[in-house]
Amino acid sequence: MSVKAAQKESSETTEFARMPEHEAVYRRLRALILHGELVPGQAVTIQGLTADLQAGMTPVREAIRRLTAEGALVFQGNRRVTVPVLDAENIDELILVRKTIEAELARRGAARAKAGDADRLEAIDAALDAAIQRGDVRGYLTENHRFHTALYEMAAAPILASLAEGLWLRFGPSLRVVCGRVGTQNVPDRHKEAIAGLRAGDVAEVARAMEEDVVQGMEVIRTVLGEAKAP
Amino acid sequence: MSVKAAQKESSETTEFARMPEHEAVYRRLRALILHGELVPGQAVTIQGLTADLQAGMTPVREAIRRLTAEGALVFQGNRRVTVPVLDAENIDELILVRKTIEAELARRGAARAKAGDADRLEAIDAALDAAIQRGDVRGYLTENHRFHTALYEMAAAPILASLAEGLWLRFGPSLRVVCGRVGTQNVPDRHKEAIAGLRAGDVAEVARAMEEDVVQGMEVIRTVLGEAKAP
DNA sequence: GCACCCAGAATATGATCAAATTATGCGAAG
DNA sequence: CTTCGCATAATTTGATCATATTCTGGGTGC
Repeated sequence: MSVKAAQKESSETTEFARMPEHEAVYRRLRALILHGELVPGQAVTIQGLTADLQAGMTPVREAIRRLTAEGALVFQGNRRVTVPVLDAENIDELILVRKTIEAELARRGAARAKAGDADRLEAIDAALDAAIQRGDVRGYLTENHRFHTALYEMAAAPILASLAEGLWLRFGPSLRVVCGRVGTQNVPDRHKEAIAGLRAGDVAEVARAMEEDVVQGMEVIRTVLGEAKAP
Repeated sequence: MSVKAAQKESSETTEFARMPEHEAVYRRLRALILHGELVPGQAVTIQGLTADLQAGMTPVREAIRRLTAEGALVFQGNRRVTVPVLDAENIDELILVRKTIEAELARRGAARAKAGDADRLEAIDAALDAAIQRGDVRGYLTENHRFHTALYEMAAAPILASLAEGLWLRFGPSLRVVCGRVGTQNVPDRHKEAIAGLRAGDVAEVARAMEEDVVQGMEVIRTVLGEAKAP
């Protein structure tokens, strides 16, 4: 598919029109990582991406630099860049940080909630459940992320939200591996409780539910990855 | 070979020997921002940096991308990049996030403290006090940052520490402006209390002291910048 | 097993094109 | 006659690419 074709087909994704090449490459690569299209440990080469994404070398370089700065990719010392492989300590850290940040975002989001926000979250959650029933891993990851992102937007706290987004990038590839291994059925969430809390105007309940949601999800990652390494 | 060479070269200029150009440019630009050498709102041009830092265009470009990804610089919509200007909401967010993260790092750092760590912190704090007495703003900023960084290293939590470092970059320029306005005398800290808590093995006290330290410092920024805008 | 060499990939440069901001000049209104 | 507004030109800056250079890793011969 040519570049022009890609720009024309961008009716869905808003404002693909006049975006610098490096921005487009960044977003595409970011999406690949976030949705686990890249395997942890996989090498990310500049020339490989110029071929795969039909982009020039300079834009690809810049996209890689941005993503390494965000922790979505790691510099391997010797000019090599790879998708990060999480160890037990990394996961423990991620649990701690995500728990804190996500709870705070939930608190703010619930406090500032507008009419219709609960419905919007419920719609996303319904799509999520549908993906789970289908066993659609890709759909599960996408909708789950959309659910949390919707809460971030409600919180109207851009710095906090950007930190949370950055954390998603760090475990996105590993999450995909875990979901592929245990299936979508065995990853419970607390979204229903959060929505109920939101409707009841119970800010603390929303925060509690999202904190548990995060911890539970991350624990699954730790358990599965830990088991994979042991035997 | 790399280990010996690194040890040899790292006597003074911390491994400037075999570092990619873009890495060197990144660190220099990062230091400029962190120490407030750049004024909030100032435009950061790629060609201006190639001239100032005597570097090529590509390395400068990559350094700018990395720093924008970290929030140290901001995209101004039309392809312009500037040093961020903090508004009241940004500062409130930063207070909240820093308070949380810094407290957690202090807790971990205190829990894992080795013999000599307290002395090391005390030495940095002494240098900090000396800078305050001299009215040396640059020295104050450097030593204050070193104090916190030393605590981060003790915590042995790289992800958490990288988030904290990223936050420093966001308010570095504004902090410099504030210090230049109110002087170094009027920015109290809780370092002595943290050191005392560390010696006593009181983890909670260290966390409390650092949390107050952060909040107090950020409140000064908010107050001064708020006053500057009002009249 | 060790040293050397080569292929391939990353780094870095400068040129070229496009976009945006600033400077400029013309005309009309006061 | 001066001044303001607007359109256009000029300059500055960013984006991209093609290319030269340097470095890493692996294979080969001894």
